[in-house]
Amino acid sequence: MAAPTAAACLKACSKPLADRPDRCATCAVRDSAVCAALNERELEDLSRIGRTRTFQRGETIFAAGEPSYACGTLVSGAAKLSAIDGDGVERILALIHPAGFLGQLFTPTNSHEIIALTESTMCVFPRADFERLMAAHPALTRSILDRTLAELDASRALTGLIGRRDIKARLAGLILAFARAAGTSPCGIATDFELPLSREEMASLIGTTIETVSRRMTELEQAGAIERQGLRGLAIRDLPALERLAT
Amino acid sequence: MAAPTAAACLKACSKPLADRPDRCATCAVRDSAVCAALNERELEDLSRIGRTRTFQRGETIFAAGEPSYACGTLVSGAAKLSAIDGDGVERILALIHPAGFLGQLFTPTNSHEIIALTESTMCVFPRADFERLMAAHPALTRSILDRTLAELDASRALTGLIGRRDIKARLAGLILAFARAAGTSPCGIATDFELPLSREEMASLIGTTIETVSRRMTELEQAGAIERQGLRGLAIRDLPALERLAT
DNA sequence: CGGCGCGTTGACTGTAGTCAAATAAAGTGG
DNA sequence: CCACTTTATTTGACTACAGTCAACGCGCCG
Repeated sequence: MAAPTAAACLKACSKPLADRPDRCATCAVRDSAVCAALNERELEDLSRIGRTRTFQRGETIFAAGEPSYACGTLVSGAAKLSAIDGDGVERILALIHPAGFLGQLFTPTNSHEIIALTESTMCVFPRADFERLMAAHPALTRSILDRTLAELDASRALTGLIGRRDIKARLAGLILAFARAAGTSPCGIATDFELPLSREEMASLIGTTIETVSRRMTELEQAGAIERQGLRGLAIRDLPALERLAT
Repeated sequence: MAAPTAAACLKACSKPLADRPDRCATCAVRDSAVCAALNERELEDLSRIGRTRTFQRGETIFAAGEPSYACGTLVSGAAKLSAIDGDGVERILALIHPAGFLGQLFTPTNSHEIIALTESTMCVFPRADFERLMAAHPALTRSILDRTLAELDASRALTGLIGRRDIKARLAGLILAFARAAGTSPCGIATDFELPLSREEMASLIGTTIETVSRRMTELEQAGAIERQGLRGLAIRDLPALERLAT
């Protein structure tokens, strides 16, 4: 019986939202996550079943094949959603940023691995309770729909990115996407930030090898578009050039 | 004023569903499209605002940038969803099969081109009316959510496909996807079918060139996995081999 | 018949993959 | 705190694969 065990584990390593004096008031993604569109009463219902939990970098949040007993919002940090193919090779299919929704609704098991890329906090709900709440509150269903549409958009943007023929363009596009995600304001773009992925993960995401990522990165640096700062640090030195290369 | 014109055009070239004696009873996608989960009354409300329309192969169903005034279900045929980049190069982001939902909800304009790949029929709704109906009938919202989740799944499957490093694997996977889509039963796979895409479109979808598609196709044929029959016809001769190559 | 669109094939070039080694960074145990 | 191991990243040399340019074949339509 994996599900009860997992549920028990969730209880053991998380804190109920309802215990926090501020509930959702100070939540970082209060205005952008699925709960943003809810009214007072709906939010109250949701917070009653919610718990918060932190995950360490590299920790598996949901495993593929495992019964899907929980879901929730990523509050801080970042996660990757990936499939492991027959040979044990990881293939990253999506990145999840704060306010993103984790977990699969309406299916008995999870079909992908979801793994924390950095230390992350998540607002977790038992899936059955969450689905009941969706049935009771149309606004919640609508919120989930909006979020799913956003994910679909992101997924298609990724399709566009990795469909490019030369790896340099894919890599430039990926770096721009990271810079956008690292930016504080919705439309702002960060110029100095940490890459959320290792070289291997970047390679898996854009469909190439570690070595090629490394080489093209060196080229981008020599062209003056970017500057590497340590292993994970990156600074954008010439944004227009980088955007041109991403075409 | 594009929207009223477009709406007028829709009226001019389509037939109201309500005029058909059978309404939705004989619809080919009655059990799988967004309307499948609706009860009698909801279906009645929906059919009152629906019209059917056919599109010729190559015809644009929705254009990118155009106001989004309509949406609906693809009843028969097939369509491609693509983005046109700065240089006018088409990049196919998704394929849409019967029962798929076309059009963007909740946004003022369409962000992608949707073009018929074969002669297709669509069940069209004015978007504003459709959204009103969604607000009134939670079951419809839930249906759209299910459909969107399915599209997200398909999009991620495509991401996995085109992320493969060698083009032969991508092509084999694409052919398998076509064979599955052409199969009559949900889990059945067709062995003889017509490719819905031209070489150029296949190349755009998997991120390569016409010539490479052609060459790898020749290799797959020489390996005995497939057999080309005319320009678009294809027969799968050795399914296990094809599946192995797709890994 | 001749042009046109689509697909295939050939020759060549350039880019990415593979194998291997060097280097840098991070963690481990004394 | 330092020497040592382990892991991540970069670089090099070589090979293989994909892209480019060009020619050819085929079916279709004027």
